[in-house]
Amino acid sequence: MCGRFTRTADVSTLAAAFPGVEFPDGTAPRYNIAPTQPAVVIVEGIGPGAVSPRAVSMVWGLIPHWAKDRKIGHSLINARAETLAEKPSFRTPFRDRRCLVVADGFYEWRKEAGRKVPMYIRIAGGRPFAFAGLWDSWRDGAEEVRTFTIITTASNGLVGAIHDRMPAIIPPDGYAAWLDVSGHRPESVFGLLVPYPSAEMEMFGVSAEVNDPRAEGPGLVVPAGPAWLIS
DNA sequence: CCAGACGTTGTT
DNA sequence: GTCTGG
DNA sequence: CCAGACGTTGTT
DNA sequence: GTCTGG
Repeated sequence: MCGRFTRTADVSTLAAAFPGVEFPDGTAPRYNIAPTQPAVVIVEGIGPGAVSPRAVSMVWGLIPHWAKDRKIGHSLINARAETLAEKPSFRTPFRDRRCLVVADGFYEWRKEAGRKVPMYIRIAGGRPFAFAGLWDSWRDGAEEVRTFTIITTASNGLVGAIHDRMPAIIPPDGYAAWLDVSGHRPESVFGLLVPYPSAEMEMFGVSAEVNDPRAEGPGLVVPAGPAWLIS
């Protein structure tokens, strides 16, 4: 699955990785994005006078627009690709509210003799990439809360060494199709929700500091354990 | 018709 | 054990 | 995902 | 909002 990730690239690096997308200035690097926290996502056509596509901030943990309270968001940090089309919480977002979640790595915890060791997984070289995401808007009185979830799929060979699920990563040539919801035909993008190739990724152990959701900073992604090279 | 649920992961 | 907060 | 809390009454 | 269960 995916319960913690990073987005460390600065605005100019992001602009190069996502041509045509404008990123707000002062987007500080994040080394430990946890559920309930805001993150940068790319959507098309939100808000008055929207230039599409655009980067906006949303809170991780999808709260469906019909939810009575925000608690459900805690459970909806991930959505299984296999069942998206049927689940009431995800069906409509999959059709009408898809997004790209901007990231450059994610953490998975490897179980080792009762212990949990955090591993950091990224695209080799560290370029920014995008998780497949869904979003919704929830109203808390006068306040509009935009939230998102990260879609998961089967693991590839690399991540599969520690866990059977991984976030779905959309390759750059799929960005436009994923964001284009104008056809309201999600079947046409379902094929993008496949395991990203192991050969293009790398994974290594990091400090257990990252266990604490309050931890932050570049030290979190320094290799501190075995590099895993499995494909 | 109304009431109530609506989700994922991991572990046992 | 289970829920909330980050 | 992990960390941390998990409760009531009354008084200041 | 939309679906399932009663």
